Amino acid sequence: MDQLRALKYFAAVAESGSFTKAAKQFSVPPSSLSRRVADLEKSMGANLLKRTTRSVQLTEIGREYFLQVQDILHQLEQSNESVRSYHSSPMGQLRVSSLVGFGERILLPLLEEFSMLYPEVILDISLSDELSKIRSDDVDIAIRGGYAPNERIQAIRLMDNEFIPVASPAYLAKNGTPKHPQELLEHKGLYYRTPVGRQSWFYQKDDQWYTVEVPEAATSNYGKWLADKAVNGEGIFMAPYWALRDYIERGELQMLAIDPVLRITQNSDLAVYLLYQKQRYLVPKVKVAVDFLVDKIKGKY
Amino acid sequence: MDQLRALKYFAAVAESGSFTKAAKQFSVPPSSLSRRVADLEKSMGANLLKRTTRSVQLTEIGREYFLQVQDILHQLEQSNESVRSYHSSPMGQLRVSSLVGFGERILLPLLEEFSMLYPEVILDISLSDELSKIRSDDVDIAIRGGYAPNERIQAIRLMDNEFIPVASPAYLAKNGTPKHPQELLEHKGLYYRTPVGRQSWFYQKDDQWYTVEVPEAATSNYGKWLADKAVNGEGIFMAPYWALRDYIERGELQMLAIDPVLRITQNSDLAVYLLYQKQRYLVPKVKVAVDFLVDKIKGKY
DNA sequence: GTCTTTATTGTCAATAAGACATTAATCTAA
DNA sequence: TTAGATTAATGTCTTATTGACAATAAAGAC
Repeated sequence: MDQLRALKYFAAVAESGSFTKAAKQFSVPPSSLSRRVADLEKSMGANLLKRTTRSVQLTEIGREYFLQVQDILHQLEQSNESVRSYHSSPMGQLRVSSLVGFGERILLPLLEEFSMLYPEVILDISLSDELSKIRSDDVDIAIRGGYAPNERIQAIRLMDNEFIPVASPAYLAKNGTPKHPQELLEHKGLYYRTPVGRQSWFYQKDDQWYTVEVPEAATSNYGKWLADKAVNGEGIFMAPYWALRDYIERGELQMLAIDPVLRITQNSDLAVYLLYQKQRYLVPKVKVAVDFLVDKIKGKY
Repeated sequence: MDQLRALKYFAAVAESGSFTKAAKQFSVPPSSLSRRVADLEKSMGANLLKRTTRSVQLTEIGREYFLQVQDILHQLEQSNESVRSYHSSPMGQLRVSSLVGFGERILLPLLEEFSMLYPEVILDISLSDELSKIRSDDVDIAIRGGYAPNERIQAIRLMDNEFIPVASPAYLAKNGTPKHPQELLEHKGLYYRTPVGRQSWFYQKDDQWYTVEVPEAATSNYGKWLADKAVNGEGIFMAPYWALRDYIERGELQMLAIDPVLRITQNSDLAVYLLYQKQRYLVPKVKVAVDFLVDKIKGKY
């Protein structure tokens, strides 16, 4: 018995809920699927599908098996693609997902350059701050502010992601320069909104975390707008250094030396990570993109 | 082409480094393997093996593919076993790995009971404090003092694993009852040795961790011996509550109220976990054992 | 340099999968 | 309620793939 074929048939039937529909995907008669799936069930000694002549449903064990088989087929498909594309030059669609701010300021300009180098790689970029995990059919490369530890995912630390407080010189001249978190209560805050809500500001003292409820001047998930407001003297803004560097160098914003240090999370190790599936590193388009991005970003910010 | 068969052949050749040896495993002539592997390479458009008439070696891409294929075949085999054994009653070999102390005091007595209930399950127990990760061919159930987060592993928290300091009443009468970690410097310590070295004692004050260098009376990786020494009045001993409960109830040892609290790690959430591979929970022998152990242990200590 | 081991290739038989027609069951609609 | 349509299963024949066995070629050992 060609077990792999049987598994593909089974998975297709389970997915579509119909032998006829599944058969069309393979351009074979439904009877072929019927036989192969029956063979499979016989060799397993368990019914995977509940069939009536009109419909097909998974049994309990069938559902469990289907989930596992689906995953296995996926992995195999990816491994095969790696090998098949091994000798070819970088080409095809490359799906990249990135944090919005990072994408705007750093990634997209770099990818222009990348496209010149590898014109046959078609880029498909999605910017989002959502914590979408990179799954098989999701993206090839993801840039995130953290990483889920998973043995199949490779995470490369690209740069620090420490948030620093800034304000415009004019704002500080008018309202004074705060040196302690408590003084911030007299100021205005420009808040960043993440997918999980407004980002609070914290500081730590004597092993105890405190929230600083700075009166809100504005809240947005669009960093540039907040930065512009900060430049405009509308309040104090907290963002990663890499997002603020240009403003600071131009003198439009200046960093505040607040002690104890202000943070936006109680987790200390904030960083930007580049993530990819280990097994896809041998696919040329993935390899050149990972190498390119790491080379251009790591240690440069 | 029966790709799965080809993959199994390829994996066997890669593993044994020989078509002839691999062929024996399948009881088919070497020519069969040669053809299937050649088919595979052709369909992939890449050479997986470097062959001479005398030896076989993996190519770079072949090695990568082999590692992935090996893993995939392993997963598939496990899924199949789950389905195959779905309808059967619990039977066969069950490999259990446990922390030594926990195994001696809690697990083994319970497993006696388990064996009465399920006589057809053959137990294979290994006691070790090593952090051996549960891998596919390793064990069915593992009991550890922590868990590696991994999506394929299910971890059930069985009980607290807080270490508490104890000593015998006679010892305390003679040497005094310490109330602060610093006082311990005048006492004797019975140290537990883990696979990564002697376990140190810590305490925390003002967000700062301090090590307490209690003069060493003895060190061992065998908890019972240390407990006996403690009963014998030879020093202060730190061990998990569940390991000391009997001694304490018999009045042979008593708990020390030391403030700040003594710990054996700077990580606060110490617990004993039962680990198993999610996909193996449907195998009856695994399911009944997990359910049995969780039922008998969780919340009882 | 000969012998042995090992991978490959050729040919034929056995086996398994697919094509196609037919049957049985169930849902839909008149 | 009944006729029609859809869908899964089965029987039979054809085609393709795999394995068996013998022969060949190449590389290392003595």
